[in-house]
Amino acid sequence: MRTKDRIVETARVLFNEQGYGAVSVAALASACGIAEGNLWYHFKTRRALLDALGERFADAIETRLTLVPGGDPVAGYARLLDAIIAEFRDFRFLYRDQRSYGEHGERVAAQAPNWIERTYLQFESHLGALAAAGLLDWPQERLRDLAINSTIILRYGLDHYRELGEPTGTGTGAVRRTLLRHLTLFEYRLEVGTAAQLRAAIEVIEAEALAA
Amino acid sequence: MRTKDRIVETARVLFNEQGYGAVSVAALASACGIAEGNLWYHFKTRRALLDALGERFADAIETRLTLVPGGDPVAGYARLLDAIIAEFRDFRFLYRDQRSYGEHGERVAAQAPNWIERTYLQFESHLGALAAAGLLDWPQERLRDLAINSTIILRYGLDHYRELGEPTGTGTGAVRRTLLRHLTLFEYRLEVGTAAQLRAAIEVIEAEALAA
DNA sequence: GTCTATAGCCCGATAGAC
DNA sequence: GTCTATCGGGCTATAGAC
Repeated sequence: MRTKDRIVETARVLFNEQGYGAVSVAALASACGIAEGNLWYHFKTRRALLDALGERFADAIETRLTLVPGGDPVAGYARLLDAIIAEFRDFRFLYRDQRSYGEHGERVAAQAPNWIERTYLQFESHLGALAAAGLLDWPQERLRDLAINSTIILRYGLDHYRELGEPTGTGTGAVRRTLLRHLTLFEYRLEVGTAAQLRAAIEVIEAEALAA
Repeated sequence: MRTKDRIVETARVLFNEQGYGAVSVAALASACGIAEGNLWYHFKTRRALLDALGERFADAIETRLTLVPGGDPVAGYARLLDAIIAEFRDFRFLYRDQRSYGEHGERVAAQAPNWIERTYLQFESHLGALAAAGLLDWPQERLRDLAINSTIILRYGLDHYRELGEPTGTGTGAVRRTLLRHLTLFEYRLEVGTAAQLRAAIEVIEAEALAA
C-alpha cells in the first residue's frame, strides 16, 4: 500500500500548490516517479483520488472537533487555533477549488454543513470558557455571533490576503495576519495577560508552520 | 457591435451560474444562438473574452468606490451596501473562479489589491460618518478594524452560506443573511433607530435582488 | 504492481466559403 | 459578420504485456 499512500500525499501537496484542475493525472504520476498506468491501477478514476483525499479531510475535521474546553481556557483556545489553521493549510485546495470538481465525495458533501455548525459551537464553547474564567468580557447573548464571525474570518483569511496580493505560502506571515485579524474581533475585551498569551501563541503557530 | 455585447453579457451570466471553467466556447456560442466560428471572430482567444469582462468589472468597482459619505450617513451606508452586494453578485465568477484562469487581466491584476485597500477606507469613512453623527458608538482607533472585518464578511458571505449548504441564488435570502451577519459586528453599538433603518434597507436590497 | 501503448473525447483555435 | 469544417493537443481512461 505504500505507493497508493504516496500518490495521495503527493496529490494533496500538488493540488494545494497548483490547484486541483491544474494537476493532470500524468503530471501527478510524474511527480510520484511512477508511470501513469500504475496510477490508474491504484485509482480507477480521477474522482476516486479526490474522494480518498476527502476521507482524510473528514478525519482531520472530526479530530479537530473533539477539542473541547478543559483545563486552561487560554491554552485550549490556542490549541483550537493551531488545529484549525493546520486544517485550512493541509487541505487548502478542498476549500479553494470547489468549482473544479462537480461535487465533493459523499461523506464530505453530506457532512460539510454539519461541520460548520459544529465549528460555530466549538468556538462558542471555547470563547464561553474564556468568559466564564473572567478573561473575556463579552455578553452571553452575543457569544454566538462572535463565534460565527471568528470562524468566517479564520476560514477566509488566507484567501483574503491572497486577493490583497500578499503571498500566502508558509513563512510569509499570512497565517499570522489571519489569526491577528480574527483577534481584532474581541481582543479589546480580553484581560491584558490573556491577550498577550494569545498573541504569543499566534507567533508560535506561525513559527511552527514555517518549520513544517 | 450588438453581437459582441450579447456575447459578453451571456458569458457573464453563464460564468456566474456554471463557473468559468465549466463553460466552453462552444456552449457559450450555442447559448448566444450563434455559430462557434462567429464567436471566435469577435474574440480571438477565450482569454480576450475574460479580459473584456474584467474591464466591465473594473468600471463597476471604480463607480462604487466613488460613493463617499455625504448627506444622511445612514442612507449613504445603505447605498454602499447595495452597490457592493450588486458587484459581488454581477461578477461572482471573478471572485469565485480565480483558479480557473491563470491570472486576471492586466487592469484587474494590477488594481485588485488597491481596490481592496480603498474599500477598507470607504467603509471606514462611512462608518466614521455614522460615528460622527452620534449614531454609532465606536472608538476612533478601532474603526479601521471594524471596516476591514465588515469588508471581509460581506465579501465572503455568499461563499460561506453556500458552504453551509444553503442556496445562494436570487430570492434565497443569502444576500439578506450576509448583510445581517456583517451587521452583528456593530449593531449593538448603533442608535436604535439607525439599526432599524439599516435592517429595513437590507430588506429592500434583498427584495430588489429578487425583482432583478 | 508496474509498465507501454493507445483509444476516445472535448477543447481552444484556424481556414476559408459565403 | 456569420457560417461550416477541421486540426492539433491534452486529458481521462483502458488494454494488455511483463
